[in-house]
Amino acid sequence: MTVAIAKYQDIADDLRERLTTGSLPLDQEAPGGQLKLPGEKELAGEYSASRSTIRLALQVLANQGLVETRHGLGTFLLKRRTQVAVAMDQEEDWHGGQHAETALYPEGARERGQTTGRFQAETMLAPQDVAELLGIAEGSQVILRRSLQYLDSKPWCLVVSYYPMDIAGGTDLENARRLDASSSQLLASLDHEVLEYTDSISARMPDPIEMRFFRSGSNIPVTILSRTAQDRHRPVRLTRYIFRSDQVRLVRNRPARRKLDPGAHY
Amino acid sequence: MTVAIAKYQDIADDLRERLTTGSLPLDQEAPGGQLKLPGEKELAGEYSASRSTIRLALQVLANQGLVETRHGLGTFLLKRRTQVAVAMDQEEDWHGGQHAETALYPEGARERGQTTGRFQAETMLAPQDVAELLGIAEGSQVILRRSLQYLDSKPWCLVVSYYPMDIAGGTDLENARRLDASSSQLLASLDHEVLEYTDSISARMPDPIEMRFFRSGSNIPVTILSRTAQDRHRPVRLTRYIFRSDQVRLVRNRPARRKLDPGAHY
DNA sequence: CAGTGGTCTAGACCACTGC
DNA sequence: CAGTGGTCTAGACCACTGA
Repeated sequence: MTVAIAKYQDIADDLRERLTTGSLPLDQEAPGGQLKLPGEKELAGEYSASRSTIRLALQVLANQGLVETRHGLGTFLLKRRTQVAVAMDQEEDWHGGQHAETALYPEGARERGQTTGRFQAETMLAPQDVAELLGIAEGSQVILRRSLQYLDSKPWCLVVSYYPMDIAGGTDLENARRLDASSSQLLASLDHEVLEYTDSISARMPDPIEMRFFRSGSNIPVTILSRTAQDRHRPVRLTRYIFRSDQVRLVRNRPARRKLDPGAHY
Repeated sequence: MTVAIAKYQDIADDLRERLTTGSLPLDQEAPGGQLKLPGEKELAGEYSASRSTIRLALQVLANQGLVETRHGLGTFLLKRRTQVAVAMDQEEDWHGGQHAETALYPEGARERGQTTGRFQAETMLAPQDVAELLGIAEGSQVILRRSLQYLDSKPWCLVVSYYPMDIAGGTDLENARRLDASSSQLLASLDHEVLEYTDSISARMPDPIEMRFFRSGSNIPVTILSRTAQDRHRPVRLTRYIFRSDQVRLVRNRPARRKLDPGAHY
């Protein structure tokens, strides 16, 4: 073992080494032939440590996304996931009328996209961040529409849209079912044609709802694309696309601004 | 206490409640008047639990970014940080010649930006993701330049640039010091004028180096903007901007693509 | 059912911090 | 130095899983 400070750290380092070099006896269990580590009791014996210490070591590896423990089954080596590229510049509504909720899918996957029937629509008071992006007062009423989107029957994206009440109140946007037209078409018919978008990208740890939807551990962040749509006067819609950070990267092209002038100051 | 399953969860819920409503006796200690929770021993008595159980509860709150424990001092309530907007569309080089490393700063803060003297330049073999974005073979030699950027003397951004060896080998890019000109100017002088960028945004948990630089806990992700610069033929540079996700959000504007045609299929 | 991880305890000692 | 959190132990019992 190495020169770290705490015993559980030493054990974690040793296990990581043995896992990545493959020199740890791993059982093949479970479907998908996932690799199972020795039990905690067994490791405790092997390292002359208490089970608590072993658990601390395994917790370190789990926080690094290297292993995963499942109650009643054991601890399993995780395989690296590869991220999928999602273009930020695709039109937010597509298949106008057929698929009417905003969506972002990886290239070539649009046709496989399956939005479940679970739509929600409710009225709420705008929290601080939503109010700021919509340019309204904190605590104003907004209509919230939520949809859970799956791709190949696996959780893909959580979409949450906010509309100022004075724009969306009394319209189809208040109903918890699919829209007949795209939301941008609907806004246009309300004399709020969308002319410009502002995108804001951030990331954070998932909340319990997101963890349940994505079936992800607490060690995987979510990436959030917040898209504010504006008509000629003001923001009319805020849509948040929430992805698993280990599954998605957001991509976009653009030309370089201009020929570089060696002496220029910007 | 509530209806959760585990005692430590109940305690965590209760503490969260009391912390957010302010009904927990908090000491004001430390500079900055940070609020200190009762000690673990004290909480153990109060909840009739062992200290281990209290520690589990506090771990839950720490993972949620609500509190922070400091060895030898105590557990402290964290105040919410607000994110700063960083425009994605600013030119990557600025103050041509004066500040020659690529940088992204929040609006109005460019002049406060202070890149420390710590530059690194080294040669390495391209890992899989870098090779892919640069369009070269995995394991090819690349030159890596790294800089640590501070804003108001606080850690702001880690910048890592990769150059294919056949382009940058033997040039100033190989030296671990500031460039005389901007890297894009230098590339242009090598007949690799940058004509287009591709941005790719992702997030993940920080590695130990990043945690140390940002002085962040293991519960705060990093947001990574990977920018590939291309000349007329091929990628010539990959720059990664690494930020604390709780400090930064990446922002950009764009016009809506076109007037919406109600019957259109895209 | 047997085997696994999840929770919990009581107590010990170490390492860090500020005075 | 006293007080705090950090590590570690030995053992107990619970809860989940698959056969």
